[in-house]
Amino acid sequence: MPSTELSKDIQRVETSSMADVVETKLREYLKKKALKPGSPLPKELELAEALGVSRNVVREALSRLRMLGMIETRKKRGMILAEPDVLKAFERVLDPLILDKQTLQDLFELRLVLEMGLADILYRRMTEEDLKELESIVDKETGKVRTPFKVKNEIAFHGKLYQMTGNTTFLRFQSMLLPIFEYVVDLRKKDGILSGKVTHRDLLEILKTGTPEDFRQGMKEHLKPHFERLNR
Amino acid sequence: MPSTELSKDIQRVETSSMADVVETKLREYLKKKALKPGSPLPKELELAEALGVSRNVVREALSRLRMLGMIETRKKRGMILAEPDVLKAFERVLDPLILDKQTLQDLFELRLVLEMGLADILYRRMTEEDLKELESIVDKETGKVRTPFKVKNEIAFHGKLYQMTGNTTFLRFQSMLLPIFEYVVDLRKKDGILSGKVTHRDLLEILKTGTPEDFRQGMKEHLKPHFERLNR
DNA sequence: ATATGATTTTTTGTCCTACATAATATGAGA
DNA sequence: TCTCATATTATGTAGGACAAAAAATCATAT
Repeated sequence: MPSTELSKDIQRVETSSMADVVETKLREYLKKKALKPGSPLPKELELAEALGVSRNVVREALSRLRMLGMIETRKKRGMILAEPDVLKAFERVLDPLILDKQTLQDLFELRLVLEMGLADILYRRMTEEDLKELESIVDKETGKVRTPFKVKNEIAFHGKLYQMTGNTTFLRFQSMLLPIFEYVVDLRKKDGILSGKVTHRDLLEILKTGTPEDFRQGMKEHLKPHFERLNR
Repeated sequence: MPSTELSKDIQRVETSSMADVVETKLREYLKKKALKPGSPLPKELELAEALGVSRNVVREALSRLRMLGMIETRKKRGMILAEPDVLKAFERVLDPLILDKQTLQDLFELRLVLEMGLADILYRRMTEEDLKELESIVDKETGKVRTPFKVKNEIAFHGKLYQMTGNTTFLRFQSMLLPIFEYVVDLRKKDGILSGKVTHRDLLEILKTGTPEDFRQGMKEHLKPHFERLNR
């Protein structure tokens, strides 16, 4: 049996480092203690002593948690539990240049799915002001030549939709996906595949007078070129 | 003005540590070099020297990237660029006990939106086998008493739907959201708010003979109790 | 000569010590 | 009691040391 096959059959011995172990232990500790944001944490030396490892290892683990926004440190005051932030970690990895093609495609599809699913929450939460703002966005883009396609308009319009859901996690998530959106759309620009027959203005009209059902249909038509590009 | 208000108005001076700086520099380095997964990275000492910091700092930064799955290290062979993984970082933060209520609610809504948006991709990609499997899942749950509500069935059914999209990022993302789903659903169990008039079997029937539009309607009805609980 | 085993080299993992720095606590003086 | 100076304390950074593991090299035996 060639070694390449062997390496698939036999799992590599998982030798997690002390930092890995300490990281999970710290996470468990935070969970178990059920500390509130702002609560002080034991100092590095105490942790190191309690865990039986060097301060170095503790610091590596803490550094990770700090990156995830789980803890904050102030000199002297020691560390405190921070307001958790789900998306902070996401930010660091979401880079079109780093991700492989398949993942990019997956995320693009994720976005399509989100747009298709927005309708109900949108109708439930949108306000008059929202519609006015959306109108001004649409106004800005009309009159302009359709080619070259203005990515900015797309971002403004669709971004506003997310904002109208009143779901901030949502909005941030979407804005983080933007580079990917731009990336994929940019690739398709050459093919002239951009936007379906239903325009932003049409969608706005639907929001004003139509139903969630209408909106979904409209959005599907709007995104049609993208859907048609999906494989299988 | 009380100090609590002041601290909101005046931004804290951002004093990023060396580890922070090195982390971003390393990330930039990886991007600029456009290395392929498996490519070897410079050794720690070289990096430290090149960056003009101690090996300690470099290690803290590397530890972060390792946690995100961006790099792997083998003893002696040095470090190599790993296959990127968008969701690895997410896993670490997604814990109902750590997240605040609003974020939990936001994520729950995210899931509702996803389910509503699944239809088109689902119809495009589902196979005969998928439907059979879905059928067996539905078979298992019928005949059982509806209360106590079986969360397992929910997970099996909806999880299968995600899997049927053929989008692995999707599937993983959903399975990571599960604890949150369970958490929120568990909270609602007491109120008897669980599932609408459209059952899993109904949804399966729609998948077999209906249109994406039908499926969306059905799913909306199925999720109706949850939608009704949304505020505003 | 090839295969096996021993030795060396190299790089990461871990520990330790030391000191700078900043924020707080303490104390002195008016 | 208030203000200023000083001491204390915890984190941030540096640098040295060594263990361990993996690879490379060399030595030996059949």
